[in-house]
Amino acid sequence: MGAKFYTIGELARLSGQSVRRIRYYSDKGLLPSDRSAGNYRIYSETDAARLDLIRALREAGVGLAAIGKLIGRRLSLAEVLQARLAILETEIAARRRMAAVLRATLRLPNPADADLRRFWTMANRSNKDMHALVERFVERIAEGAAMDEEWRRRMIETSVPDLPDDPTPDQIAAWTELADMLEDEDFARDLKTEMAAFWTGAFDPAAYRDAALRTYEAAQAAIANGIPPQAAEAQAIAAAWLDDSARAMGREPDRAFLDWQFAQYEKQSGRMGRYRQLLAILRGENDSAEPDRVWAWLNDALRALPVPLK
DNA sequence: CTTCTTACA
DNA sequence: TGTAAGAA
Repeated sequence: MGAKFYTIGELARLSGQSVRRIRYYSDKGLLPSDRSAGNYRIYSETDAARLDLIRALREAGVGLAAIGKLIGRRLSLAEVLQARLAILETEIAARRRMAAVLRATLRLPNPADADLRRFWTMANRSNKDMHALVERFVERIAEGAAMDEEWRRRMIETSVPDLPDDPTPDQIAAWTELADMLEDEDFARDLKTEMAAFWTGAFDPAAYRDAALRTYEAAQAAIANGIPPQAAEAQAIAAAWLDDSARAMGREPDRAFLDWQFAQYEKQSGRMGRYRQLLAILRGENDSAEPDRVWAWLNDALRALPVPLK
């Protein structure tokens, strides 16, 4: 009794879709098409509901083929939606990246086509490519040095940047600058000399890492407590670092070693410091200057050590 | 007046 | 997908 039936025109009016389209769906088997005596297609209320479902799926971007499979129960709704969602999210990420590229370009004082090209190229360089870039870089600077595998692996791990799916313009710029640094011959050469100085036969990586970690934490705590680098407590931390690092490198904690430390610090706070900063930007760390502050404090404490040393 | 099919843009 | 044309 309550069963209501519609001609194609009626269904078109109440669904707000064209007669043509409904006919097309019927012919494709997406909608049942019972015929009346006069060969008119007739539709039920459940057919109207199905038509609404099809519209919703279509507007979600699901293709007619997938809808067909869903209706033929060869796919579940969850499967269809999951597949569509995966594609959608990929597209969204791609668009976000592109928007970030445009913003990064527009952020420049006077953007040129070369800038856009450059940002675009870099943003499209996959994380895998970047990983390869870092590996080649580490290979190059480790060449000749007796660096152990564990250390090398860790070095690569901590040096590989990761471009987020939804990067800010700053992150695009950081990503681009990092790639440049990795391809910079001078930078590589400097680091290589530095590595060679470290990796002598006497170097004990585990002890060095240990000392560095301990010192970093001690310095960080001291800074938090407002202790100045000249204070006795700071001097103790600095002296301990000098002893421990010298021992880990098979050297004496003398004046020469101290000077070498200063030189090391100058280099570290240069391009290496910039590298760390860029990595921090990519990780979205707001406090990217923290490590720099800690090492600067330690360097000041070292400078305040009584001269001459023993 | 409506729908059907087929063909075309 | 829209539109046209001739038939039912």
